[in-house]
Amino acid sequence: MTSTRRDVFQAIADPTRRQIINLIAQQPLNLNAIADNFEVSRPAISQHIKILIECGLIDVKKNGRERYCEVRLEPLNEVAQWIEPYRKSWEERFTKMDDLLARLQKENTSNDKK
Amino acid sequence: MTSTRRDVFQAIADPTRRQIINLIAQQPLNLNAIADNFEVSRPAISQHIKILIECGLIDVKKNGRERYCEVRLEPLNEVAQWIEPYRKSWEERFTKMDDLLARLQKENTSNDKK
DNA sequence: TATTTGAGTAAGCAAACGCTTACGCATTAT
DNA sequence: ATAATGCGTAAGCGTTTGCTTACTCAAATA
Repeated sequence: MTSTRRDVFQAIADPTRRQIINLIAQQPLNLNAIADNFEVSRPAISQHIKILIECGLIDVKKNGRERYCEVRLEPLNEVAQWIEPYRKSWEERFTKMDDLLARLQKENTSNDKK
Repeated sequence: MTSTRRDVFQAIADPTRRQIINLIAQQPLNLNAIADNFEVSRPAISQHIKILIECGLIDVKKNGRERYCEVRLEPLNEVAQWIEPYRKSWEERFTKMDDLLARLQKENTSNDKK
């Protein structure tokens, strides 16, 4: 049901967008309040937020003419799942890769070329 | 010594680069062997690999005229650390065990004082 | 009612991206 | 010595990104 049209990896690639997420993870804010925290213009922030909405990282609650932006972290799960198998291997340098490899082989079936 | 000039978030934003990492995480491969797994041209893969090298995700071992690309996962730590604080909150949202998790969370944070 | 405020969006633009082909240059093979 | 191989990189090109200013409109305020 999570309709994530836009790639979340690409959404969080921009440092400003990550900061927006950091910001509203603490509390929902309306657009102008968010924009006040950055040096770029309000429309620029509006466009960033649009992207974050499109990939499901932000949910907007309308209140009169204000739009409160609330963070929705579930899409980050895709990123976490991609990193997860690798995590142990960089945390424990001399760990054997058996576990990792087993998991990767499952993932890699989606890696075939057309 | 991890010189990470290039932003790792931006490096993994490209799906082809993520696939390259998936691929050589299993075993180091030379450039042509990597390129065989993709439909884009060899130079395109070469450019992707250059980016991955620049952000420290790939290490190259020269062997004659071949360059074996080996994955280096440490830079992913930056991504994992950014996601980590959010992880619990989206996992909580999916369960009805908020209270229990909150307690477990406290126990965990008392373990690592980082 | 008239004005201010919050916010979406269009248009335009420079820079970055991702890809291609073409070339160059070692290293290996014949 | 000559040819083939592995690979890096330059040049060019269309697309995408991130930003700006300018406009619009609805909601709140005077």
